[in-house]
Amino acid sequence: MSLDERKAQILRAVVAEYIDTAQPVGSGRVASASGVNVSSATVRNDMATLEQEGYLRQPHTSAGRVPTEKGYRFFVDALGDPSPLAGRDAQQVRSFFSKAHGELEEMLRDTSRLLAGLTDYAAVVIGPPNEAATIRSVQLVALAPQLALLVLVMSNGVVEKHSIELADDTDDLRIDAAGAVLAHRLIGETPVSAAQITMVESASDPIVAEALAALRVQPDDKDRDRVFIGGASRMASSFDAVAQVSEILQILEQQYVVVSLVRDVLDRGLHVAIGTETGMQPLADCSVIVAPYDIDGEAAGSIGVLGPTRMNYPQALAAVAVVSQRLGNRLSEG
Amino acid sequence: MSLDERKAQILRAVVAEYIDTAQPVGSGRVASASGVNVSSATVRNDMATLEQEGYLRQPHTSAGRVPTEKGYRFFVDALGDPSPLAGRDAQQVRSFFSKAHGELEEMLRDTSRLLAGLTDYAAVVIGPPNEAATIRSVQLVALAPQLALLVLVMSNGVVEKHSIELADDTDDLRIDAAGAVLAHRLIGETPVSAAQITMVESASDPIVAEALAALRVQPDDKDRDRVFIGGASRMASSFDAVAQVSEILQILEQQYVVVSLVRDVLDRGLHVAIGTETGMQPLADCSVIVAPYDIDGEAAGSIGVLGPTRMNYPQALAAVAVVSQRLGNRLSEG
DNA sequence: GTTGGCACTCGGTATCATCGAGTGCCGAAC
DNA sequence: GTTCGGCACTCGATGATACCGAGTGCCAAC
Repeated sequence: MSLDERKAQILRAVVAEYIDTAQPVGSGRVASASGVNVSSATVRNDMATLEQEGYLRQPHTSAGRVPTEKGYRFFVDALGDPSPLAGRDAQQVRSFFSKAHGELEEMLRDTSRLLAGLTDYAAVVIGPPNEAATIRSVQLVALAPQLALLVLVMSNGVVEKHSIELADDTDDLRIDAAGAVLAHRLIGETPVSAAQITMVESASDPIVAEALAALRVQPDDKDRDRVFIGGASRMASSFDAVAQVSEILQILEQQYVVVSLVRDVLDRGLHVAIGTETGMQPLADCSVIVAPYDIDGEAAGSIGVLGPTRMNYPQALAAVAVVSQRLGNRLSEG
Repeated sequence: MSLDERKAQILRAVVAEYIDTAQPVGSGRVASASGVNVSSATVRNDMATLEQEGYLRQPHTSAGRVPTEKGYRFFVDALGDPSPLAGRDAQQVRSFFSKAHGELEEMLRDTSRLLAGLTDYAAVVIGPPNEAATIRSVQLVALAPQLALLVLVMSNGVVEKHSIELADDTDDLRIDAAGAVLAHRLIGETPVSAAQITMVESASDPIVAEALAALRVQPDDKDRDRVFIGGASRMASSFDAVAQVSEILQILEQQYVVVSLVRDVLDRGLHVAIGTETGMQPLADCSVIVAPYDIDGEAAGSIGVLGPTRMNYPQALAAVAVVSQRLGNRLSEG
């Protein structure tokens, strides 16, 4: 059952007010808010209905109302297209992307800071997966008598490193030879196909064998390197229980949790996950806004923010939208 | 003026008790604590003296005493050599370093997690500086029509990346040629000396020129890549004001602050900085324990923990000591 | 359907008394 | 002169009580 227009308006007003003040909002406030031109008694009646239908909740009798998840959901769904960012913020985004330069990782890290600064919530930026990229360069570098480093440069600019342990008596020539073999066979492959390659040389050359083994590490471990979290401190101020802050920080620290969270949210076609919609108990009072970004027309990675359920959705949605779009553009240029 | 033995014992007891309970400790508690065999009245007299001399403080009349910074300082100085870790923790460290493998960055990151897990405070691990290392490998990889990546592998295992923008019409041969020139001139240099190199080729080859320019970025920026912070969430639970937690997190996020903090502390020959000794106002209620670690006998980097002033110093000191030593060993092996 | 009016609820705040851990100090004992 | 028991005192914490007021639900009137 959908809400009649006035009820919808009242609901929106309650959510907006609560987001602003973090205080339960009563019928009086709503009545005096612009847009609703009915008496507080009427508002009360409608609010009672809205509560029965699960959009609002009373912390206790004779207090104002607070939105439920369903209430936030309605509010968010009714927002429509994100409005443009405030002038100052838009300016900040522009100047960031015009100045942005340098290397991929650095850029993603800075982007997470930008987004955190714009929204005042924690921001997550997930880099492009390596799966689609191809290997552009393979280098085997001797570091110490028993240690070499396998350095792969991917076409998307990601550099992958793997330590290779050597037998005691390995000389540089053998290392160079192994490097050449690896380069010859790996360049142009994707990480996935590379992981499946077997080489006849493996049997005779332990260096090659170990290098190939290193390429078969679980992709989970790789995900960690692609996650950049910024502004975790900012969302601390949105909560009042230290224990809760600690729990949320823990989730952010376990980056793979964040990665799977973001993936889940996108899989379900969601851009906003509210409270328990995130699927994580400690995030019951949090919301997540996610957007993918495209590089050269292909979905590449995603960015998102994590804030309290009573986050400023319009502003945060706008910020995520514009940053994801700009980031994609910036990375597409080449 | 130094303290007579009994006063010292009482002071130690107060600090230990306060660290344990986070509650002001009264004369009764101290008197009944093992080690001090005098009545509470005597303890009271001594505590009054200790307060006059600045080791203790009363939150308010008729409450127990709380250590001042000077009190903590005495406690820490009196600790002497760190006692060995508890069995379980020692076991954890051993198994970590026996399993530890893989690539430098990953290892440092994991070490910061280990240390955070051992102490339940935030842990910082700072990687070896590049200054001392020499360049082992130079690779220029074309990524896109107008973009190449300069990849340097340092002798300490660090991989440095710099984006290089290319003119529109650059073909692969010219990139390879520039790469060869760079490799020839840079391999064996330190980053410092490399930054000073000028080449005659720069005039004729814009690629070489830009690559050299990229090597001259401020070292501050490089520091960021070498800092690994683990367990920031853990120290949240040591405080009760969300605002304070937020401030401390902010400091941790600004990694360069942490780097300079650690450097300062080490410069002053300190291993423990208590409260305002850290030199940072928001850390007035925090203490920092730092230790350097050596690779092949040379001071390489440092590790540390950041916790509340009433942190468990004996345990944290022990953890920092053993981890720094083990980490150095592990990285020395080659 | 909307509105003003009204009795009611109940969390928040202030006031006040009580409690008790802890103090400082004094005078006696060793 | 150092230690210790005793004692009056302080003051935060705790709990009871009252009060206020924002907010509610309901009803009768428009």
